[in-house]
Amino acid sequence: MRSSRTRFAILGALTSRPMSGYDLKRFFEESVDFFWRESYGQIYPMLRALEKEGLVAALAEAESDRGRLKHKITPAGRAALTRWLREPAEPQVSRLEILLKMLFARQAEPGVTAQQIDRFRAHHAGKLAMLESAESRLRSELADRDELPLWLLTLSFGRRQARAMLEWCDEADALFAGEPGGDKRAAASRPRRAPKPRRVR
Amino acid sequence: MRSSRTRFAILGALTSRPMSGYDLKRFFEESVDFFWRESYGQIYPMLRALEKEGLVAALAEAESDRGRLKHKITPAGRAALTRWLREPAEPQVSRLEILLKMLFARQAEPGVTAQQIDRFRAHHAGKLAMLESAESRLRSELADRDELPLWLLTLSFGRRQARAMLEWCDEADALFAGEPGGDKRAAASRPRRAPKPRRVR
DNA sequence: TTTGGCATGTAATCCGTTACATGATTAG
DNA sequence: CTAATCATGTAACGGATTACATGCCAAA
Repeated sequence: MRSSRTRFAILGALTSRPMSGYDLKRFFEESVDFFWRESYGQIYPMLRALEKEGLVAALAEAESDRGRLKHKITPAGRAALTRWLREPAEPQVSRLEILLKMLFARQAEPGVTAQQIDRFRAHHAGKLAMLESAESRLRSELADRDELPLWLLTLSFGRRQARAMLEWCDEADALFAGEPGGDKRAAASRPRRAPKPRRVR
Repeated sequence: MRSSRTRFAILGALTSRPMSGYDLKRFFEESVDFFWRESYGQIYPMLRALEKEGLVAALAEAESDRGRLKHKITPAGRAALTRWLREPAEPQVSRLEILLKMLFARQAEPGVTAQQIDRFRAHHAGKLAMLESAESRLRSELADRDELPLWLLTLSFGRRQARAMLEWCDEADALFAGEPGGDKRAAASRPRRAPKPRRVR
């Protein structure tokens, strides 16, 4: 538990402002959802643990409105975060289900692989649109803040990734174009899923 | 457990040839390591479960050499795999530690974020090189097999992703170039980690 | 003969999500 | 008043990795 990344995600989030567990959940959902998620099951117990270790501290009730129990990061917490930032971020292999399905496509019924690609494309097109709208929102909301470039950098990461995926989709399409039910014309008439709106910031 | 992706990864792998648990581990390591990994702790119990469900069957001892207990996929297993291939691959958000470290970079000591980028670049450069050598190996080894295009498609995915990441690194570098210890000249003399060789296929 | 790779497995643990329980507060 | 949503939490589960235990066989 000492090395859990959730703890540092929380510490990092708290550097921007004191937050309750509920606030933290929303922070993750609304600002880094496309590359980081945390559930209540992680947040609340971790907040407790961090408090016991003295890395965060509860604000006095007067400072917290209503039922909210806001926590702020302590100097010890900042030090711990700084130490973590120094450590190499070891790259984890994310399991890409879509690639397994491509690899085993010969066992699939005709057309279904083309459909998988379609869905994959729709997802990344939606993500791209979301990231682009997030960018303009951020540019105005954080116009003068010096953390703006950092936020933009993460968005750019997502955009580059999404664009690469869309290009791959075109390549993949070409491979399955010959299949019955999977040819270009059918693909064109097949309904594309609407880009699901996911707010960032 | 019914929906575990490990079960379908195994079923899919067994469509190419009968394999033991050990064989499966090597199959994953040597051919899809860059986007899918399985550990013994997953493979052996799952093989048992699949056998009990009749989706795989142990080969007669005569057919298995030495201590190896090879398993083959059954018709029921193929049917289950085909069913799975039809199901939408829901995209999971992979947690990108590197982006958290970018976002919280203001809490980092000067230079350390540039180092993180360096490591990230080295990793993806290595990955790219590995994928490119894997491609030429595959082209000769599977020259006439009709699954060659499928393998190439997965490699292409990885290559596009890696290239996108390398381009992002350049963008990120620009942002941290001003920092003491993080400027271009220091970055140029800082040792780049050698691309770690990871074989594919 | 001893070392190293082949081979099968299990136990412990971690990390994380889901689903639920509970209650306070606020808007219509 | 009542529905929604704000807010804090926990229990159960699931999926996956790590580390270890065990033993066989082949080559040096």
